[in-house]
Parts: sequence; structure tokens; C-alpha cells
Amino acid sequence: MSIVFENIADLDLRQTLDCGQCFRWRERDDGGFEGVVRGRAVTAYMDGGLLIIDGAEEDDRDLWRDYFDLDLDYSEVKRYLSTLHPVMAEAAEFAPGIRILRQEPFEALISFIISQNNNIKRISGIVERLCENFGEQIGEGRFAFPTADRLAQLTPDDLAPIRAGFRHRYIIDGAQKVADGTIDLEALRALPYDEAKAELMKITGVGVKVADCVLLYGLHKLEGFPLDVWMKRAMAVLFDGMDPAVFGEYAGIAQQYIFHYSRLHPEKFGT
DNA sequence: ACCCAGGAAATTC
DNA sequence: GAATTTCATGGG
Repeated sequence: MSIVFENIADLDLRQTLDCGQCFRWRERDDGGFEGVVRGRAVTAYMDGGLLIIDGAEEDDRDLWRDYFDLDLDYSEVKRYLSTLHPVMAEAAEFAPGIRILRQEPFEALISFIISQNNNIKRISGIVERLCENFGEQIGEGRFAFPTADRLAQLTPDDLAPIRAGFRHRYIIDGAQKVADGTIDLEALRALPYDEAKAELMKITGVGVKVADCVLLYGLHKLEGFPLDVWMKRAMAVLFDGMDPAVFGEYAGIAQQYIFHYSRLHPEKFGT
């Protein structure tokens, strides 16, 4: 059982799944990527213009089309963004196969709470241990992301095995506010950006940057522009302090090209 | 030993 | 209110 999408352009699995927007995909020796999305364990491959989701049910075709954002013409987005600044054009050309995934909102929330003052390698490890310890087992060594209800019942000490330190109480507060309905993540889709952001920031441990990440990666609000230490440096050094608002409705996509480009070109920022 | 990591809360000025 | 310190953990 597998799903095949034909004539796929502007998608490179390594660029998309290892560019810091998600933390649960692992590359195999054969070039495939193992991941779990919405409780479905699959292996994704690209072969020419084909995208193959091995292990997926045909009924989930729309889910995977949605997840990889296959209905948006990224060539057109890149053409537009590239007119705005020469470094933008260079960053898009550097990793032209990046797409912004539609991740589960709750997974994005918890993942980016964990991301604060942390590095990507360790974030991935913490998320993995979170799933192994508290997610439903759905296969050999495969686990769903934990539910809000499950995490809401835990104490910070219960989370000791994931070794996320001071973030334990933030994870629990986020889970509790989702579980008890204080925050309805799906309802945030209908809200204007700033209002949805203010809702998310009611969670202890969710500030400006984490909220921007949840809106962009979990709720697909593409105007979001998370400013982390890399992006602040990039905007200052590579874009001469340009206002991100210039990137408009696709700012989040611009951000991802620039973030990935900057992370893989540290020499552009001294020493 | 130090400094940093896809920050934000707590404390101090 | 704005600036500084602290918060676990792991790697360089």
C-alpha cells in the first residue's frame, strides 16, 4: 500500500524535511525518509517527478497532498520573492526544493516550545524521546506524537526521561490549555494572525518567536516570519536590516529559504 | 573552564 | 517599563 503523486516540482525531501521546520523525519540509506504524521507511519521517496508515500492508505491521499502543500505553486512564489532582493534569490536557488509542511498544530506547538534556547539536533532527540515515552505505539519502534490529554496529566518529573530541563513545565502548560479547551488550536485558523498569536502566547513558555513558528508550521499562516538568532543575524547582515514585511503574504516561505541558507553558510556571519 | 543553541520567564534596575 | 539574569542540557 502506497500513494504516488506525479509531476511533482519544487520538492526535495532532504531540503524540506531537514531544514529545521520539523523534527521527526529520518533519512534512510536508500534515500527514503521515515516519518510519522497524524499517527501514520510511512516512508517517503522521490523518484524523478514522482513522490511515493510508502505505507500510506489511498484514503489519505488528500492528507498527504495537504501535508506537503502540493497545491501551491512554489515556482511562482520563488519568482515573486526573488524580485524583492538579490540574496533572497540566491537563498531560494540554494535550496529550491523546500516546501512549508502542514504539521499537526499540537505537534508544532510542543516541538517549538522545546526548541527555545536549544539546537536542532537536541530538539530532535527530545521530541523522539517524548514520542517513545508518551505516544501511542503504532508499529515496530514507531510512535504517534503524544496527545494533549496524555501530556496534560503529567508532572515535570514524569518528563525527566526526555531531558528537556526547564521546558518540562512549559510542555505541560501547553498540553493542559489545549486539553481543557482554554486554547482551541483548530479555531485559531479562522482568526487574524495577530489574534491567533495572542491566544498562543497565553501559554507559559510561548513567546513571540514560538508563536510565530506554531502559526507558520502548524496552522500554515504563510505570512508568519519567525525571528530566531539565525534570522536576526541574516536580516541584519545579508539584508541590511530590511523589514520582513516586504516579503508580504509569503514571508514564511522566504524565511525558510533564508534560515536554511544561513544555517548552511555560517561563514557569512564572521569567523 | 567557557560559550552557544530556531527564547521566554523571572528578577532587577 | 526596559534591561539583565536565569533557566537544563549537551556539544564544541
